Amino acid sequence: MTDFIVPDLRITPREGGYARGQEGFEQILHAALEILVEEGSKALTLRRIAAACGMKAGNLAYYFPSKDELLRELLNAIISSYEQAFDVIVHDPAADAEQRLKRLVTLVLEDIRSKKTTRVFPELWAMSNHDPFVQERVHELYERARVAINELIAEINPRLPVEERELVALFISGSMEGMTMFAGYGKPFESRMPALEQIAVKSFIHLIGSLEPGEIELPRGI
Amino acid sequence: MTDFIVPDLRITPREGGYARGQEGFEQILHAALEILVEEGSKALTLRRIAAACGMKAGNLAYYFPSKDELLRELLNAIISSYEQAFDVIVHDPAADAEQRLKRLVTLVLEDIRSKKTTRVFPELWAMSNHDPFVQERVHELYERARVAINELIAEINPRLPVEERELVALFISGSMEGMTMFAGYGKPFESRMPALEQIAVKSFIHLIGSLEPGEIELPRGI
Amino acid sequence: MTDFIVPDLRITPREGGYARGQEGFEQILHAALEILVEEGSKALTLRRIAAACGMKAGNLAYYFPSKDELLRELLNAIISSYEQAFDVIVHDPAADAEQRLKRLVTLVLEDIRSKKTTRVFPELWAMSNHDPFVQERVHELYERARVAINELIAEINPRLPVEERELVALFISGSMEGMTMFAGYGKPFESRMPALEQIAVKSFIHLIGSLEPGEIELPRGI
Amino acid sequence: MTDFIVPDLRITPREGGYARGQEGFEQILHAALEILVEEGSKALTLRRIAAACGMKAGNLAYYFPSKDELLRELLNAIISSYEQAFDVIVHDPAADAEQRLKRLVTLVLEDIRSKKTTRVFPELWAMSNHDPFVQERVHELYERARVAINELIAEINPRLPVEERELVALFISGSMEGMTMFAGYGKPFESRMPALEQIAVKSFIHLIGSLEPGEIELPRGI
DNA sequence: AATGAATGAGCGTTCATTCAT
DNA sequence: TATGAATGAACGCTCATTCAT
Repeated sequence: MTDFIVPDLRITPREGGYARGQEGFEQILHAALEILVEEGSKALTLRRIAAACGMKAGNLAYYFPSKDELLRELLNAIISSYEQAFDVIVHDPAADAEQRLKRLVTLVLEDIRSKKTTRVFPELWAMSNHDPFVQERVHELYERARVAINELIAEINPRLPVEERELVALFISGSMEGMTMFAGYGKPFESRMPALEQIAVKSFIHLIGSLEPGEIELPRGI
Repeated sequence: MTDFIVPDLRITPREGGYARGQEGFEQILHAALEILVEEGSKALTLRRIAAACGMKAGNLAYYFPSKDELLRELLNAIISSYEQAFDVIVHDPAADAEQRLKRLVTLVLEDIRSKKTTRVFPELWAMSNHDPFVQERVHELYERARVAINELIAEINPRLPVEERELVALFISGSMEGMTMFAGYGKPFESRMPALEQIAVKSFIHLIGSLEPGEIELPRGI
Repeated sequence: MTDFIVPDLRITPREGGYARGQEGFEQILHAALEILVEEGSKALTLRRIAAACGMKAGNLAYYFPSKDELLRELLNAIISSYEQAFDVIVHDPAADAEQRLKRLVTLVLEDIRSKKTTRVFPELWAMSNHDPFVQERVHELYERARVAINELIAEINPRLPVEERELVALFISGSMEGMTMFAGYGKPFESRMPALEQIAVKSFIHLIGSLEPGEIELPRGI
Repeated sequence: MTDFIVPDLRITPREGGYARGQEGFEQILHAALEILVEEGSKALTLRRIAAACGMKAGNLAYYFPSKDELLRELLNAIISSYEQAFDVIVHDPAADAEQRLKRLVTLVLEDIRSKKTTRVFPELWAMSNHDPFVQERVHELYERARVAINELIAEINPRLPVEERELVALFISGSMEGMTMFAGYGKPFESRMPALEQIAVKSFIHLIGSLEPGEIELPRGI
């Protein structure tokens, strides 16, 4: 169960440069993540990041041409870390599809309890409302999550047409994300997450299994 | 169906409404909300708010002792507007409990499609991670929502113990909120919200009806 | 002779505001001019200007939306001051045209000896090479100067066609400006300016009087 | 006529040409000149110069101990290039003195139309107002020019005392320089330069020939 | 009620420079 | 020779805030 650990950041190594440079690069992104998690996006200033690295602000410009670029790299590294974790689950040669779904739900909800996830995702959601880059990148992440869920649904209830499967996957993914604000790290129902996991698993599995093809009225057009 | 309109803001008249004009007070909060919705929290500066009111920044000090206070009043008015709306639903003298639940789910999910809700709630969630005042106020809002759901669950499945009812209400509430990032205003699946509503209703109703008392393992402690 | 004084700056009063505001506005422009004259354009930073006014840099933003705007206002006020001075000369009801030309040359060359003119104009010329706004504004100033010279030429040698008059006016104006770097304030031949004035007057007057219509080959086209 | 080409830069080989490659040294100065000409002194930063050479800024320190030193070398090389060109003219074994003067005026004014001269000299004039080194070096350059003109004047009008000759040479040199801002590269009257050349030649030759010794009142003292 | 004018702190960024590699 | 990495200072600018008018 504890083998599902989303790494803090997944940083693509820079080409060239000394070892010290790669260190500094990663140090900056880790510091930025820490500040984002601990103090929120408003506190995410270059001076603060630099201070957290024991650097001067000017030196950040050496690693990142602009704050915007730093942020992009940070968000990318954050999101990549989740994508990487998802890939691990998907290729998990576990028992049957239902077991794998149970496992996926458990793992996602457990991850939501981590401080990083609880703190970072609401920031991403808020940013994505006004920043197309974030929107796009977040969208990609969830798309990958839905693909995984989708495959499990197809195994559990093969009669379900693809369109309905996708909707159910969307509903399941969203349902889980929605727990963040209530049972995430430091939230009032943090300790209730295990119970919520049981409810979620039971609910999702029944939903998948009970849906008849065509049962959901799909609005045509747009 | 369209009678469920969350008012933009619910502004409680200033206690001891002396001096400070109620009019300017409300104008400022509405301008602030609009900026928050349209441009995000980063753009929510006093200068911008003042400009949107046709005022100069200095004059805001007449109405609010500080930006922080203005923000508190704004968030409070936003959250109050939702609370007010919830009260309306709860006292809806509709048919049976299941019908009322269906209606509640529909109304909540429809509201999530509104630009205001899609834009404001992620901001609230992000802020609540670092601002105890926001956290507390958001918690209150959702508590009220869960109470309403809880009552409906009790009617539908009276055998369910209160603790399990509360968990289910929490799950349902969180599930719905989780749709915001996917099928909210301007989101990729905005147009799929009606289908999601069907899935949600079906899923929630089955969940409520099918749960056996004691089926959920409740961790003792905390 | 000393009645030809180019005012330091010609500042168009701002509309509205307190008296203190107009003061600050003018103070800033005067301080900026002084720095430009005494230390050159490289030293013309907002912090320095503010310091010279006893202000903090942030307050400059209250008067000018950007440094660029401040510079535009400064250059405009500088150039306007010369235009104003020129208008005075032109409408001078002095003796005959030749006398008026002598007087104009004397006055221009005397002005060139002033510290302000010696220091500011090379900056303007340099800036105008890369800043279209400065180029345009400087062009306007000299155009006005040439118009004045042109009128005098027309009186002295009425047979000269307009095109040739304009070229001679251009040559005379340029000749005078060219003294700046050699006999301007603090330059090696500053003390020789009176002698240069005599040479210039003699040379210009003969040139004007001796030119035959058509003597200058005018390249057709462009 | 076109044999009068001012070389871009005249770079004296490094004394004790050890170590520091002459090649990189020249490359840097050429890049700096290009930036000065194309973008102006404000854009003349070490980073930009280095980038134009395909180097990193740090490497410039290998060739020049400081930016100031680089600038000195640059300006020196620029000015030297003009001095070299002047020497060529002076030793031109052309016909009589008047012809040589005509040729000199033509060549100088043609050179003024070049982009390099039009762009660089106003920068030099502006810098010389605040930088004694530049002032001194520019002074030297023009002194050499005046010497050449002076010799021609002495040939054309041998009766003229040396002091008056020098003043006339100064006037002629300054007159020509003054065309830069009006008929230089990209200036409004660029295409009128040939006509200005005719005017200048006619005017200068008459001035030289017509002056009587003692006609100019020379102020005694400094 | 509201503006005008000012402040002090901080923002992201650029600069010349240094020095180990 | 040249880059990588870092610094310290300054840049133009924006911010919330204050207070006299």
